[in-house]
Amino acid sequence: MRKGERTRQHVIATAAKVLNRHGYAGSGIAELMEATGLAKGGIYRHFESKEELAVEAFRYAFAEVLKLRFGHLDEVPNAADKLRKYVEGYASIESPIPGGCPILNTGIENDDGNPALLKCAQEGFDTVVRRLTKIIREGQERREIRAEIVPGELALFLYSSLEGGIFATRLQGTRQRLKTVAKFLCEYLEKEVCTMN
Amino acid sequence: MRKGERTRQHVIATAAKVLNRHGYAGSGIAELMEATGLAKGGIYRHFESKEELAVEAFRYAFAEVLKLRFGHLDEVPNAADKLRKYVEGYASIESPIPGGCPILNTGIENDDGNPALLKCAQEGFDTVVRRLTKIIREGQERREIRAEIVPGELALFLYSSLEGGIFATRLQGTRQRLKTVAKFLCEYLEKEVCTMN
DNA sequence: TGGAAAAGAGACCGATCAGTCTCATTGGAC
DNA sequence: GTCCAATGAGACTGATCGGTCTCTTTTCCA
Repeated sequence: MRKGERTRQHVIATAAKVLNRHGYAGSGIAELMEATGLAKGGIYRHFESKEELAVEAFRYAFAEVLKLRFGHLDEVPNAADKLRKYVEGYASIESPIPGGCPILNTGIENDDGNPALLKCAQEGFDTVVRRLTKIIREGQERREIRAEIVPGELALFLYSSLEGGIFATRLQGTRQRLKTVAKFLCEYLEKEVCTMN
Repeated sequence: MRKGERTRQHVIATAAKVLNRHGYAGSGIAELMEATGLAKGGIYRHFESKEELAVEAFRYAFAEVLKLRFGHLDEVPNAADKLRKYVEGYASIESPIPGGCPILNTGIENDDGNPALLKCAQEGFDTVVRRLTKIIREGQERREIRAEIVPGELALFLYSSLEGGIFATRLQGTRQRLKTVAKFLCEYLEKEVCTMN
């Protein structure tokens, strides 16, 4: 790999952390320079603009989070267990990108602002919901999840609630609130979703 | 009321709308000048800094939201109905402050930034949870809500999920997602929370 | 190892940032 | 209506913003 490409990846990974904590408007190029150890020219050689860098950084952060939250689910055979494990993952496994969920952060900051970043957040949200929807639908086909449930709706409910829990827990500073939300969701899944009772 | 005080209130109310849509870092003094129709000197006569104005604007927005979300619940006698009505309010009644929930917006933007605004968001969140907790506890005392429920936990779950729903619906641009989340929460309340079945 | 291409440093740019200060206008009690 | 305090307009400040450009240093293939 060329040196330039290595640098580019380094900048993206570093910027992802900075931007996820301080936001797009809240992070200046100066801060990115210090975090990456590069001078201005070193950064702008690889990116046309701050916006382009932010988009790349979001994509990186999103891919990391997706890997973390869905990567370990393939080995779980039962769909209801998959959902439970997914939910519990939020309560027990910390994200490698500090500062809360990149989708939430980017979406909130840009829902009336930068269209490119808003689109990133929208697509990220939809991707997560779509993945969960697929798990639920497949679970219904295998009779592991109740037939009367609308997959897309349950997926939306679970993910929205988790995002809210992430926010609540970030405001508090401990992970307790997210654990509580996850507990409620897991109980809900057991009682109302899976067919095992 | 003195003219100055009238102007001050006008600036606060206007800034609340601007700041809730574009954020603290994203809103410049110039934008606040245009929105209020005042020049720089006219604004800074009434506020020491942008931060002080932002704090006042948040307090105003928070009070408005609190009035909207809790104001109509006093007349509802049953606690479970109160909760249901509270949840349904999010799905059906639009906030007078556009741009999503001020607590969510302010909390997300400042959870690694401005401490004064972070504190505002934290206190706002806690206030809402406390109000819901009180409703639930009183409901338990009147045997309207199941005894095994921990009031503070259910309150946190409901409010977190609604915040997540607000976010989801803002990303989409329609209110559909928030309605779906509210539907799930109402069904949950009926099946698992109230004692009427 | 020579040399061209790639990479990066940092001075520099105009625009915009939050905030200050002076001075003209307005409000409102008498 | 007078007069002074309250109010607000807007020029001005230094700092910082995102972004450009030039020139030096480094990389890496032949």
